[in-house]
Amino acid sequence: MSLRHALLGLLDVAPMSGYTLLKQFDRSVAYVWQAPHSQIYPELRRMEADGLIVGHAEPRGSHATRRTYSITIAGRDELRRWVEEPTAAQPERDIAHLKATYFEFGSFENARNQFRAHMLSHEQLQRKWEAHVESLLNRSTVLLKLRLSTAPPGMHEPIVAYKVHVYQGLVQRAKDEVAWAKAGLELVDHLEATCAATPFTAQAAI
Amino acid sequence: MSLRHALLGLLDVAPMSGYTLLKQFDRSVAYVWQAPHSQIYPELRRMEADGLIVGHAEPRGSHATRRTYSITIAGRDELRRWVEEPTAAQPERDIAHLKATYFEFGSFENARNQFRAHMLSHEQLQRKWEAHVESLLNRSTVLLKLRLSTAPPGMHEPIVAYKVHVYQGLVQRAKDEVAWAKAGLELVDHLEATCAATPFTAQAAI
DNA sequence: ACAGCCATGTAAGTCGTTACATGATTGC
DNA sequence: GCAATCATGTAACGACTTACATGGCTGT
Repeated sequence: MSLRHALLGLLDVAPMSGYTLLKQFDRSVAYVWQAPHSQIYPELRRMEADGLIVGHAEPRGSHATRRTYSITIAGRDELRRWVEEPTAAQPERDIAHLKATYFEFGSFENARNQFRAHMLSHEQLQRKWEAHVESLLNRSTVLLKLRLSTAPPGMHEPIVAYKVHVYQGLVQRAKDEVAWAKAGLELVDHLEATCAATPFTAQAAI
Repeated sequence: MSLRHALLGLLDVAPMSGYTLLKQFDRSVAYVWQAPHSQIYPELRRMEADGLIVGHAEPRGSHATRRTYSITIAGRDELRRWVEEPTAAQPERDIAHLKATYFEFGSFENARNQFRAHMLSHEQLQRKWEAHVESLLNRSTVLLKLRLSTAPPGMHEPIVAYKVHVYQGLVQRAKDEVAWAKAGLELVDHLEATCAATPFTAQAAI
């Protein structure tokens, strides 16, 4: 249940409405844990039911309401408990690598397209994460400013440093993926040059 | 629906019973796409219903049966279609990095433990993947031998090379994770040395 | 008036996890 | 006889995706 803790982390910075939370989420934690609004709104309701947050509704227009949530003591305890809990290893589940395992079923051109797309999307991720590292180092994001404004000065360095470390790690990871895809492109060139270019069509099937 | 295609890839090598499939799965594709038997058995039934594989039941003992599945032409077509289909980017969802983002909520000792555990588990993954690269290069796995024995010789190099490339990529990734965790440990040492060691306890909560 | 963003939800369906359940065969 | 491994499932629940649905506010 990581979405819950991602949200608790945000609400620990400041009380927020669902929508504001959503927007802040998209420009921070979503970089490591994505979730659509259709998952977030119901989760907030469940968290309120579990006493981790409290929401109070203000009228918005004639029919609609806006709910603003604040974290509770129980919520802070839960966040802390989760941070201190041992983290289970994530099950490996990687479509790009799975598919690459089976590239012999497609053409060389397909393998090239797949590697190229992989390269492009990870170059984009790299840029996004690099920009985030920058804004963390500048302490220029809304959320970080708010967080630092209420945290004891002695905690400022850790608060920033852990996040920077995370996003630098992701930048490195993206670079690797780009390098992997590039090496893949070279591999395809090599294979195409050395192999009889007959596409793989298999034997007897029912 | 990647599980389906992972299974099709195995059944393309040779017809197999559910259990054999399970075992071969665990020592090959599961390295990039994990799934428990409780997911695999029903999926095989669905694939049969969709005409991608055919199963025939043989009696086993007095009550039980063993079902052996073979891939169909439609199954091969579907596998090929999937390989040639553009691959959507995976949503980012990484508990270890999410949690590290919030390490300021725990103690320095906790951060150290988390980084250490991360390091150990990725060192293990690295060794597992390195061993797999070795056995692919030696062409010594059961599945690969079978595959090569029925594939045209001109395809042998691509079949092996794509898989080797995938697992080498994963080895590199694991090395990065280890390096990230090590840098994390150094960061914690640095933070502990430079910061007043007051654990972060936050302000007003309801 | 219309576009664009603010704002909050529901519903159906798929995918994945964890636990439960059962029986067969092989070798010691 | 017992343990290990072979072998195949079901059930309940939780997480996630995709699509549908509705209405408010602000500026042009």
